Amino acid sequence: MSQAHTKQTDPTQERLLDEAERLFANKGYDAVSLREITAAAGTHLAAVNYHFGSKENLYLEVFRTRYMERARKIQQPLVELEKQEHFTPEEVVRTLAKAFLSGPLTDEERQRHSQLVAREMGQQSKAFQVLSKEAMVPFMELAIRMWQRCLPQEVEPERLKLIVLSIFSQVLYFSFARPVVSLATGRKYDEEFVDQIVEHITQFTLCGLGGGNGK
Amino acid sequence: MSQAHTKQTDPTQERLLDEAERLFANKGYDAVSLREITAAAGTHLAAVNYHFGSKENLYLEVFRTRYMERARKIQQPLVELEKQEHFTPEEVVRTLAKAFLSGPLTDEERQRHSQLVAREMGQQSKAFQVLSKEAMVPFMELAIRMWQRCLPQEVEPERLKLIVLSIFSQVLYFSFARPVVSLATGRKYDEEFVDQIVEHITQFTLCGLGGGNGK
DNA sequence: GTCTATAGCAGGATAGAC
DNA sequence: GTCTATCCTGCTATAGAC
Repeated sequence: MSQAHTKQTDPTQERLLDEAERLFANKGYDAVSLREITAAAGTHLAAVNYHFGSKENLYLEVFRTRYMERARKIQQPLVELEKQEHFTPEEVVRTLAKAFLSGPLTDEERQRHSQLVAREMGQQSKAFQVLSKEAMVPFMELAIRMWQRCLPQEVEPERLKLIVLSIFSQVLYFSFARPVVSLATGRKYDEEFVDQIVEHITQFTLCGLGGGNGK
Repeated sequence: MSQAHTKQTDPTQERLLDEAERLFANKGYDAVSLREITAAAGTHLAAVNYHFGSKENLYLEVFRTRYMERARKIQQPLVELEKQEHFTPEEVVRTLAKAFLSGPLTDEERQRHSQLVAREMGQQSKAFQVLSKEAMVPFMELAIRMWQRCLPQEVEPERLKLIVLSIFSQVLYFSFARPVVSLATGRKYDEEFVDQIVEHITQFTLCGLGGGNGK
């Protein structure tokens, strides 16, 4: 209206980011047109270039704001756990798996998140720089730090890194490749199944952690 | 429609499939233009529509021929192992991991393969139908069959399916997300590192198989 | 400041020359 | 049968009306 110049909270900008993220996640960058995004956001084509400068910049802004915001939410349960004086390896794994698969996000948010990351994971794009350096690597370091604190015996960092990557691969896969998982198991992604998956990943990983001993 | 499913021996058709696969794998379907493909294949724009009818059909043909051919090569070591009278769970896992990560394919073929599958994994496209029904599901069933034959105690199929999916998630991730893995570990994908990854996945999985017993 | 209108170009597909 | 030239649609980005 007359006066609402709160710097980062322009409602058009917000709607654009929301719809852009939804469409980019569902279809991929190249398959989505600015016309589609602006129509969904109830605004006009020029608004994108006015607010973000270009399509590519809008895409990056999705990662810098929406994506990172959710990444922080996902990390939160683990950050909280780290503040405790004592915790077990099992708690670390389950908290991590749960945070990704049934955690603080809504189901739709989780799907968007995994679709976006899966799309960028294979290439060395600018968006990849953002998500890997700002989200994945710090999260990995957090998990490794926590295990080093609570594991009974010393485990070399090399091996811990591979273990964390194996966990990431699983949570990502079970989030992202739902069609394959459903086809293979005949299960829908209801609450019960997701809980089973979290439990599966937890057990699977714990054995991997405790087992393969002196190399 | 003149030479639909007769013979694949036309050299232009072959070059088109090769270049199409390479570019689709590297950039994704929407980011690649027919002009780019035909230029790389040393032919003209109309050749695609002449030989394959449309861009989408060319893409599907990449999966039906090139992709499936490699999928069979990957399965081969496991098929061979199944013919043996005796084999251990460890052999099954290592053979499977090795087939994907250091197996019969060249390094470039492996990258193409994982990029193509990773791109289709999240959506319910026609290409997904091909790769899941013709490649992934039979491969999963093979692995499960083999474990049921060689595991010391009975394991319910439900759990075996989740375990196979966990293995798939890892081999796919370590193939596809090389940038992340390299960034996280500081390692290049040389032969030594790939062998370590295969060993890691093998040990990780074996413990998961033997461990989390009576739920 | 907002949005319409359009520039300028690249895309897939095709008609028709050879 | 092969390939050139062209069609038409849809894209991003922008200029300029209000």
